[in-house]
Amino acid sequence: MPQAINSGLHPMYELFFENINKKVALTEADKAVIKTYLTPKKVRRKQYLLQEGDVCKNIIFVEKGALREYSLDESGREHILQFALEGWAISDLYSFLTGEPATYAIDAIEDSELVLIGKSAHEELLVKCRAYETFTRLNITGAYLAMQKRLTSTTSASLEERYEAFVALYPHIAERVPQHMIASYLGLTPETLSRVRKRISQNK
Amino acid sequence: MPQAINSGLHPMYELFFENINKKVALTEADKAVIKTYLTPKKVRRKQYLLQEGDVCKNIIFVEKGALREYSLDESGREHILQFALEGWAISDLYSFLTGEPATYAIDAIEDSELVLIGKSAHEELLVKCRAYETFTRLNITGAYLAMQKRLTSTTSASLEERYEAFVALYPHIAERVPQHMIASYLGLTPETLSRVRKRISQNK
DNA sequence: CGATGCCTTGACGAATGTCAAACCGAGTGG
DNA sequence: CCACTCGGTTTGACATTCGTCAAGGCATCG
Repeated sequence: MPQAINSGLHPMYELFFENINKKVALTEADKAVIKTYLTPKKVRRKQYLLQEGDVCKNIIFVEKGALREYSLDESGREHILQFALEGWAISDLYSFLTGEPATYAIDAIEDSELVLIGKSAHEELLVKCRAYETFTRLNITGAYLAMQKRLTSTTSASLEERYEAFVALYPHIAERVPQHMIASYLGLTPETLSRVRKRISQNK
Repeated sequence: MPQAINSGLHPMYELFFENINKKVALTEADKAVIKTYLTPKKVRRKQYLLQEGDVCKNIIFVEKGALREYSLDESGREHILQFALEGWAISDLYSFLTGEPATYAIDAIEDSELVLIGKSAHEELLVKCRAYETFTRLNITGAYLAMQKRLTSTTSASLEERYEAFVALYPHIAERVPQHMIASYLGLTPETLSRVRKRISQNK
């Protein structure tokens, strides 16, 4: 019953390693070392992985499912900072690195299967395993560039352009996630996004 | 005449190394290796370091002076992505890393003294010198966190809060840079920023 | 002294948010 | 099988905020 073994006692972390391997070459030894630091976790829809005010203890990698990270403003409104589908990592990085209380919350949009990397694990891996450090560097660089693009589009593009760019860039998110969350990600109200979509469909 | 030697034939890159040393411990050997890859450059106010459409060939570190990086939208309006004062690095990172034409321009707000790191230099240093890779990782992580904060404040905070947070975080920029550029950085028109400042001063 | 760049002020219009209601489809229980 | 509920989306009327355009003021520098 290899299936039972894989998903239970000896998780394989397949997507996780596939993801690393896209960016750096891992030896089997590296892989074995890294594996010892990982913790699998399953969560239900709507379950919190991190609440505002708690310290973020993990970097969370999504093997299956969908998560979101968001902040709450003074009026209690949610502002989504990031989605994470299969193959993505998510964390309140500032809280994770500094130990300060988190300013963001993370919860599950769907039932999900995750891989957790704790802080001491992360720190040790950075030192012990150069491939892990390189992977981390490349990962954060990619995240930085993506966010830079997002910031630029916020100030330079029309709502129509921004929404269409989002759908083009993340078609799977647009399919799976309710629209009011996409509105939140784009910094709009659900009503405005609805009207934007209407305008787009009319101009075709 | 040590002064003449320092600034001319044998630049010292003092601020540059001080900056690295804040994040990682550099051996003298590291330092010597890195030095061989650096190029000093002086520019005048308004001079371009990068124009939209050109490939970005360097990471630019500011020893003295002030630079800005900005994009142009369809209407020709400038949107400032980043300032760089003494001790800061700036680049169109996407263009630098991929070799694609730059989508941002960089120019000097004041006469400036710079240190350039070319692409092959950067790549070799990443491999040859682990301290340099670690520095790069920490640097980009800091830039990522700062941008994340900026993005969040864009969607969650009032204009007053955003302007005051900017001044609190970057007092030296607020002092030295014309206000219409700060407006551009914040994503506002100069008129609106002027009114925001007026409202702030009235509520005191 | 006149030009220039930058900041401010005012009047106005357009875009987006707000609030309320209606709609729609999926799942649930009668 | 139908009616109901619930979350999510759409629509409408209205208020607010910010951008636009135009003018004026003020300092700096030739």
